[in-house]
Amino acid sequence: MPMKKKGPPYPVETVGLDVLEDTLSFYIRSINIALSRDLDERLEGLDVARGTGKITTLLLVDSHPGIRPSVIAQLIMRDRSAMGRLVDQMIGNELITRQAAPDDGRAQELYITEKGADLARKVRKIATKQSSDFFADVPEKDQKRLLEILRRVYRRTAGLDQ
Amino acid sequence: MPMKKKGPPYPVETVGLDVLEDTLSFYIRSINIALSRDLDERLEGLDVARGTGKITTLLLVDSHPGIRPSVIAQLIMRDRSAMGRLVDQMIGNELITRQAAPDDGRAQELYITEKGADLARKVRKIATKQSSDFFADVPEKDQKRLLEILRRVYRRTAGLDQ
DNA sequence: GTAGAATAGTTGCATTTGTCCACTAAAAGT
DNA sequence: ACTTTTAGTGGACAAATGCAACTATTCTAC
Repeated sequence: MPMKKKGPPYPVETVGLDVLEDTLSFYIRSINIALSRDLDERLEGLDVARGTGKITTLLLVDSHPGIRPSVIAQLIMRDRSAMGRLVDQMIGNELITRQAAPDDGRAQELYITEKGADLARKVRKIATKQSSDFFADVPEKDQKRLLEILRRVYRRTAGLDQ
Repeated sequence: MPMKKKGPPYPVETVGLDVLEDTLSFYIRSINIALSRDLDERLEGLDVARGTGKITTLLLVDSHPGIRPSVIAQLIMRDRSAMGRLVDQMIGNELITRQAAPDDGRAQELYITEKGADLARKVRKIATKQSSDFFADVPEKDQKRLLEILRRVYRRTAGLDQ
């Protein structure tokens, strides 16, 4: 009579995820974790590590000179206070600068520095590469589809449409 | 001569996302934020608030009596120390219990409590509803497709396949 | 033109959250 | 037996996040 194998009663590969199995949100949340870790590794040492916020801010300021913090805040779905700290930090790193908006005493305008522009160039490469690496084994066609769908969801969620 | 409109130099709706526009990872990360907030609202007061971890753990323990912490840890992509704290917390809330595994002195087995099982029932409803609500305006067919693709990516990332 | 509401940004506070690392105990491999 | 791997614990630490209160400015309405 064969020995009963040891090991956990429910080996990982066979565990069902209950209702989460059919839940988009579960996968999005999980993939997000993996994605963030992967990205952080690739950004090692680039003083833009940790998170969507910094990268998006850097690229937006680079491609939209004079853009306002509150606009970026909405795009990255953070509140103004979090955004303010992000800006402080990036100014501390000499990636961007801040000016008062000439036509609105409440607002600010953000500008890229040389150092920031250099970094932006690097980050563009890294960000696109990581995304395509990560989803490399998803067929081209599916990737396109995925992109379209997610973009739509994002724009609606961020309040960009309608 | 018409007044020049005030307002930000780059209104939110018109800002391009630079290379992130075509990057799956950006959308996943952003949607994840929105998704988490939405879910947290719906879980208000249910001592399972905040995060993927607790919900998944609760449902897994409920549907796999005796499952081990380390198995769950891998599924939710957390390290063992984070998992341990999660378990402590949930035991504190009397949602689950912990026993030594009879056949492996290192391991533990987790079991649901009555209170936990009640909560699991509620959470199942909430989780499925929130996912379908959130993606309500994505056509049925796209949702299916999205689910398949993301599931595959998840399983590969969590090391469940191959 | 003035009062009240809305907007941009700052600051303090509390809370969560995860990460890194070292450590123990037990099991598996050789 | 000796070594390596695995399961779980505990501490310390860094950081991000969100909330709420507050100032200053601009906009709306009357």
